[in-house]
Amino acid sequence: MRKLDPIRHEEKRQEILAAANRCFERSGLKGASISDICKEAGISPGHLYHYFQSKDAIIATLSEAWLSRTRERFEGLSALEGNVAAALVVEIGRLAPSGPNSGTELVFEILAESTRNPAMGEIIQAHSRSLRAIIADVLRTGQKRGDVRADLDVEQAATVAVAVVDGLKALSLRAPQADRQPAAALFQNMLEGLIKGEGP
Amino acid sequence: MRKLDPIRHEEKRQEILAAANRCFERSGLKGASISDICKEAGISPGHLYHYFQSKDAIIATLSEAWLSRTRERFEGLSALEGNVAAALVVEIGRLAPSGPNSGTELVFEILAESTRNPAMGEIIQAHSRSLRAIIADVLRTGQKRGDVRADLDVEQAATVAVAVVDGLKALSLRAPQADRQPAAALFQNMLEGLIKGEGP
Amino acid sequence: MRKLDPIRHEEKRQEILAAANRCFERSGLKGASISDICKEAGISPGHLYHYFQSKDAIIATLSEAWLSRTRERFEGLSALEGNVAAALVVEIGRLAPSGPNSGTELVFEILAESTRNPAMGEIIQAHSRSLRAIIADVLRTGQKRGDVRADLDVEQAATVAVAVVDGLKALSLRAPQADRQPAAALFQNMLEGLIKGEGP
Amino acid sequence: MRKLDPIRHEEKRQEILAAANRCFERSGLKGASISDICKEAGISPGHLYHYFQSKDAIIATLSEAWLSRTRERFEGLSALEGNVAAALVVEIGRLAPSGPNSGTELVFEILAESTRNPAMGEIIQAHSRSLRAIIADVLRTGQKRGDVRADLDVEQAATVAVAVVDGLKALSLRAPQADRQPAAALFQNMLEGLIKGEGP
DNA sequence: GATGAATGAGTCTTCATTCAT
DNA sequence: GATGAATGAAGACTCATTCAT
Repeated sequence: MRKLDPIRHEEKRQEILAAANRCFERSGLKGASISDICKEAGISPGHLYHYFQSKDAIIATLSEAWLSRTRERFEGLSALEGNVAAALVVEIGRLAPSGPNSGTELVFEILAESTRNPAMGEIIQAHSRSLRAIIADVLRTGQKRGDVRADLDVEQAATVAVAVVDGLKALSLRAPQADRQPAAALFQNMLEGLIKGEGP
Repeated sequence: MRKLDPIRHEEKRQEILAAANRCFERSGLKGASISDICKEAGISPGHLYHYFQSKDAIIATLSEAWLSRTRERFEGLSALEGNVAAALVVEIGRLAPSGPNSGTELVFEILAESTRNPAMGEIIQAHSRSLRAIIADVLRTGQKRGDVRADLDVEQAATVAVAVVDGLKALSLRAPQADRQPAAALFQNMLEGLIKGEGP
Repeated sequence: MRKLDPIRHEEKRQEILAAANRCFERSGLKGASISDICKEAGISPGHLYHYFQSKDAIIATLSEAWLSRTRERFEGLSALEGNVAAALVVEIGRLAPSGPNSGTELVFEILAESTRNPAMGEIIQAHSRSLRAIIADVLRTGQKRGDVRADLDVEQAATVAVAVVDGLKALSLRAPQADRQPAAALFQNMLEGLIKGEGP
Repeated sequence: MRKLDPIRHEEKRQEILAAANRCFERSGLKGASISDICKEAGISPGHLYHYFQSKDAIIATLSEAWLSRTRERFEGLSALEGNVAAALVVEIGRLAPSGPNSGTELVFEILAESTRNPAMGEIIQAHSRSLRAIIADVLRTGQKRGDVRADLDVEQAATVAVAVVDGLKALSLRAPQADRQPAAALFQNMLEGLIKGEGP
């Protein structure tokens, strides 16, 4: 007499994650309590622990989601037909508008937490590696097609791109109501210069 | 028969701030408790509240200090005699080595907190404005001396520079044990391209 | 078309009791949770309550088992052919080696619990009475055969024997890694003196 | 401007210990909660942790007190002038009347806990050693005065005495309302036989 | 028979803060 | 200035138990 659990279970899990996400965005990683999350999800504290082992486990699960959002933006770029490098630059430029919504702060919180919590450090570093690998891949594709200068150290360039992404995210918190498009345009120019290479 | 209070008072205040700073670096903004700080400072909790109204007040005070560290790096630049723009680029490149010590994480924590705490928001934005102003000033000085291309929008370029600073700080957390110098060198190249101008 | 339920039911009950026993030995009466027991037994919490009304009911059932172990050691003695009193003394001496395994601690826990839980008190006292009765019976058999001195108050002697049994169990917890055999030998001498009588 | 803390502090500490003691006797080691203890002591939970690091610390402190009660009964015996061995036997016989008051159950609870909690194990074993040492000392004094037979292994005899003490304590829980004096008298006879030696 | 979702009061402990001295 | 006693709400998490399926 089996139950159709797996589906229901996963649904509930996702509901709880969504509720937790809202709480974390509202109050921060340490600011949001298990009790808050339970209220938001409409469940009892005991029940939450049926789905997650600990608050940290919830944070870890959500962290991957938060970090994935950025990664997904770049995944698939190297499969494009046209000028891959240009697409990359455009994509990075598009990061600027994202205001203090989509949990940018939370990424910075886990970045800070990664200093003290080894588990978080793992997550962050794994994400950093994969993000860097994706961008390096895009750049290599560009090199094959001649859109990226041949002598570019793609690994270091990818590292720079990741840092630019972080810098733009920080910018959205530093100047929440400013028009960040012009600065993003400058960044695009800079990246184009780096990637295409124009001066000796 | 004057009392030396004001001096002593300020000394003690600074001692407490130093102790709090150590605690925050060790455990984070929420992770460090008033009790921890008191132990570190060697005073009683009641006494601490003679010097600071609340934990938030301590954080606010220290935040300015943390942010100032970066500002001070750039403050004297426009008064330099030589190539001001080159000095700026060098200075930004120097940020890379700073590992996950010196409270880099704390800057990201207050960045995140600024989303939720208006007082923090004020502090962050004031600091961002002043940092941008300083860098814009350096660039304007460079324009006068011909080291910076005349048609550069110095305000936007300063914004970009601030974002690069943040990006490099994030990088030091994302890749704590990597050699970040090569990436920093690429950043320097990019900034030079932006500032001196090589485009058509 | 009879159902095999009653048999299966009892089997499952015993399985659960065995699992609970393991848990209690591992973590103590309060330390072991229903959840632990369910995991150990490989069943769901809801299911466990089909077999036992409550955790206390499980403990009560097992308590009888724990206490019975000691009772069973002495049960067949009075039916022996040879010197019954000597066999009793030997049997008591054999208690010493039992280390802090076999749930000796649990007997002391229910002894403590009996102070506060009347149901436990009932169980303990019933067991004490029956154990005393068995030993008194053995002694009476010994008196008939002349192995036990005729003027011995067998009821009081049985009470003493029970206390000696408890004392030896406590000893196995107080000195878990000591060789308790020499002390047990002294006890045997003492009991022989009591039973055979050597006084004036 | 020093405070007269040390005195007040110790007083409060003792008050809390007394309250905790009452709670533990009423509900057992795990059954009594910090909250119960705070209510009984008339303080807030936060305040309790000003005086004790943890519930375990309270239990450890009280454990020593509980165990000491028994030890104190025997301390001083070897300094007596008269027949030391007889005094020891009398003292052991006096243990019987102590009903289920004075926290006998709690001693058994820590005895059980000592199996699982190393800190408790330490306490129990230290106490066992000191109790055994005291009784062995009394017996040695008796040997010098000729009250104890010269060939007695005093260490093993002391071990037996400790077990008898535990056995009598268990008896007070097994038969709370019985007259345990006759059984205690038998024990005294047995011990006299062991100590003075009457056999061949 | 059997599952596991669900509860909510309860666990120990920590927190920022206040107050009498 | 300085102490540390005192608070009590809140922290994360666990518990024995019930119920719909």
